[in-house]
Formats: sequence, structure tokens, C-alpha cells
Amino acid sequence: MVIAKVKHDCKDELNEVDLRATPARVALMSLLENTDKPVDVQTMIEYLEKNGIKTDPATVFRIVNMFTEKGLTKQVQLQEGKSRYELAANADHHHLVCTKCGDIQDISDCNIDGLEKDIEKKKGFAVTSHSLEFFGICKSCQR
Amino acid sequence: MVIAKVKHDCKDELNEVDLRATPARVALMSLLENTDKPVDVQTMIEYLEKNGIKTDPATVFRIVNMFTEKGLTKQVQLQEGKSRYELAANADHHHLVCTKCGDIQDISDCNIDGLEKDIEKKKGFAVTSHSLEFFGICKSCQR
DNA sequence: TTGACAAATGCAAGTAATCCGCATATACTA
DNA sequence: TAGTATATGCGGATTACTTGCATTTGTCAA
Repeated sequence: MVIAKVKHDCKDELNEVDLRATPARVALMSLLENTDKPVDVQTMIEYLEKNGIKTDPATVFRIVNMFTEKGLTKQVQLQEGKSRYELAANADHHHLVCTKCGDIQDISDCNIDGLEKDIEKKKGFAVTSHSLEFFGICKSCQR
Repeated sequence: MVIAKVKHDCKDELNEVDLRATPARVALMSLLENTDKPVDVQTMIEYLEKNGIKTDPATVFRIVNMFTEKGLTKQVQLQEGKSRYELAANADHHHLVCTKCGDIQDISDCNIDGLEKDIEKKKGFAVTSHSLEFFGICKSCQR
């Protein structure tokens, strides 16, 4: 059943958005489904290599751009000078970033929607997305 | 009096944080004081050149890093793959970024503080800062 | 099953943002 | 005004990311 779960085959998600199910894409979808924080490209490359899938950075960048364009993933920037990616389906949350150890936790229940509506009304600005991240020191780094 | 205002001399701010008042630093402080949206390094370089102040990118990066370290400025990232900087004294607001024309507007009155307190209580995470940005289409780009 | 073709990939080269070391220049201070 | 710590300029390096092109590979129809 674990197998069944993993093998539920990310191919379906890929086919749904008209993307061919190549080994690298399937593996990356699976990585994203089994990771609880946004993943950077370096980590993706290492994951692929560890799983015997030959690749190079250009391809991985193309893949995540394509995923994001097709709405499978969401690009997240946490002031690191690089991007991370998470499944769009799981993206209804925000992040707590520990500036000491780099750990990333999710938080939900932010009530930003009200603020968005306000903005639309007051500024005539059509909000399509927002980013909200908190930076600080996590529990364990506080000793 | 305009002169007086501009010449109120950013040197004071610089001296207060133990930074020497070099031409580039003074000019950049003045740029930041007279710009209503966060400024990127490219713009700073062009500004300095336009004002006859010879410089190079490494120096400007060093200056903004120093400014930020000393608390004069705040670094802002708007998903552009580069940083912008604004005066820390004016930083009690967030941004509306138009993904069509690139225009940036400020918004204030966000009430995030309550959420921050929640996080500290629930997660034991000591929040030191947060970033909140909205992306969408501005009034004029909507036609 | 297979063959054709569009779609992906690998590689090499290129760009943009940012940083670092070191020698020189310069703002402040006595 | 000289002395010194601090800034700067320059060259080179790094990292994230992109692009062009030739080759490979999913997919789908026969």
C-alpha cells in the first residue's frame, strides 16, 4: 500500500496538464509530494542523481518552470537568493523561516483574504496572489 | 528651501550609525529619501552616474549591505530575482506589485501583528520580521 | 508492435546579481 | 595637516538561471 501510494503515479497529474511523463518529471512530482517544505533546485538535482536519473540543471529549471506554468507547483522565495517550489495543491499556507538553522515550517489559518478584498476595493488593484513569510528564530534554536 | 530639505544632509544619518559620509553614500541616502518605492541596485548605479559620482557595482552592493546591517535600510524582495532597498524608517508598510507593468505601490494598515503573536505562542517561534506582498494587476493595466 | 513526430533533454555557452581580495584612495580626527 | 582606519575600484569568482541547438525519447496512430 505504501507502494500503491507512491506509485499512484504522478503520471496522471502530468498527463492532465499535457506534459509527458519523463523519468525526471515523475521523480520530481514524487519528491514534491513527499516533502513537507518547498524544495530548491539543488535538492532536486541531488535527489535525481541519488535515484539514478541522469539530468542537468538546465533541465530541472525547465521542469519547474513548466510545472509552475501549468499550475502544478508554486514558486516560493524565502529571501535566500534562489527559488523553491511546492505543490500548488498544498500551497494554501505560509512559511516560518528560521534565520539561524534555515528550517522552514508551514503555517495556515492566516486570514489575508479580508485584506485582499480591501485592497481590491480601495486601490482597484486585482490581486492574483500574495506572499507572506515570517522570519525569526525557531524553538530549538532558542535553546 | 528645497535645497535646505535635500541638503538637510544625509551625513547626519550616516554619522549616527558610524558610517563615513562618502559621496556615494550621501547620494544614495538622498535617492532613497526621495523615492517612493524600493530601489534596486541597477537604478542606484544609474543615479550615481547621472550625478557624476563614479562607482562600480561591488561598491553599491557593499553600501546597501552596510546600510541594511546598520538598520538604515530594509531589503525587499519582490520575486524579481533581485533585491530592492527602502529606508527602514519608511518600511512600516507592504507592497502591491503589478505583474504587468511592474509598478509598485505601498499599502499600510495591514494587521499582521496579531498573527505574529499567535505564532510566537503556538509555535514557540520568535518572529523578527515578516514580508507580505501582493501581486496582481494594477488599476491602469486593467484598462 | 512499431514508426513518426512533437516534445524533452543534454550540453555548452551566456547573462545577471552578488560577493571577495587586495591595492589604492579618502573621510575623519587629533 | 598628517595619520589611520575605513571605503572604494578593479578584477575575478560564484551562483542562480536561461537559451540555442543537436540528439533522444514519450506518445499515439496505424
